[in-house]
Amino acid sequence: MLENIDNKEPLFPISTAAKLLNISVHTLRMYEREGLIIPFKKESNQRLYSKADLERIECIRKAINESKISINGIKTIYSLIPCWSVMNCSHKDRKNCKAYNEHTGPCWNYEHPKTICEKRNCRDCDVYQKYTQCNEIKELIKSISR
Amino acid sequence: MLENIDNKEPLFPISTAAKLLNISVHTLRMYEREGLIIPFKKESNQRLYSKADLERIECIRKAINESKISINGIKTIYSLIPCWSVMNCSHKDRKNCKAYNEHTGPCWNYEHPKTICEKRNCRDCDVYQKYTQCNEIKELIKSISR
DNA sequence: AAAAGTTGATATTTATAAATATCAACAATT
DNA sequence: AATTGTTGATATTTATAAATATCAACTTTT
Repeated sequence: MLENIDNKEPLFPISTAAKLLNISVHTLRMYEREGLIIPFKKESNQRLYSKADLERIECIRKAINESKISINGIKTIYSLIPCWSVMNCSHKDRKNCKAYNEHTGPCWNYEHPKTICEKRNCRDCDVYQKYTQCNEIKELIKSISR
Repeated sequence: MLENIDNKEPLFPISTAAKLLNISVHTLRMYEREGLIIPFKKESNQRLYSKADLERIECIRKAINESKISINGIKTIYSLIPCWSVMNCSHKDRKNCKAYNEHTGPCWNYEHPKTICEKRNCRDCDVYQKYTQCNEIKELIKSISR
């Protein structure tokens, strides 16, 4: 039933997502406020979560509850993702980009004026979608290093 | 007085270090147990801290108390330091190296049999000495990326 | 040789991050 | 039109990480 649905389709309202994950609605909103997740939003501003979102959240929960990494720790780890390399953005973009130049949170928590990311939706970006776990981030760093 | 002493010379016993940092002796030993710091040890097993050690510890304290990154978070961040690039170790070394292949703690917390690091003292290594802060680590990742 | 400091190990305290609850205003569903 | 669910904001609870304390055995200092 849940097997053959599109991973990326935003289907579940917040209460369903909370039930499936066995956490409270408030916790989901907190993760969002901290910038760990970016749920889809309807025109009415209501959230919808995809299967991929749920998997992402499970992964974040493991980091917090099993690996004992604080939310600020996770944000800092995300800030180390070499997004510039994933997007292959220009030297000029990098100069303008807070994500490139700071290290307090993930790139998707910054505004991106005057960069290749300006009009893109971070929810649909590889940087957000593909590097949720620490091993994925480390493999990325390996792959871009000489 | 403290200005013109060698940064790297291990001079201060643990009680002096604790006083200078305004923390308890126990906390210093805890940071060591967690693998965040590697103090110098005398033949009698007693610890000595250098000025550089004190600066490193201050930096770790800021991460914990101001940036609210948990100790496990810091360990995970350190595990992302591309040590293989700093040491320029061989393909074979990398295959044998837990530091390269895992991501729970800094490279200096692993054994290094059959690698270039085998007989080196991690306390004296660039990886340990030069990449204490998050911005330093991010700059390193930038510098090795294409 | 006595005093002061260190060792590791275990137990306890405290500070606070993470999670939950409550609320009135608004949206969606039947 | 009534019920159910959502929104953000603020306040509260709880779980636990970080820090401290205690201990006997061992070193160093004077």
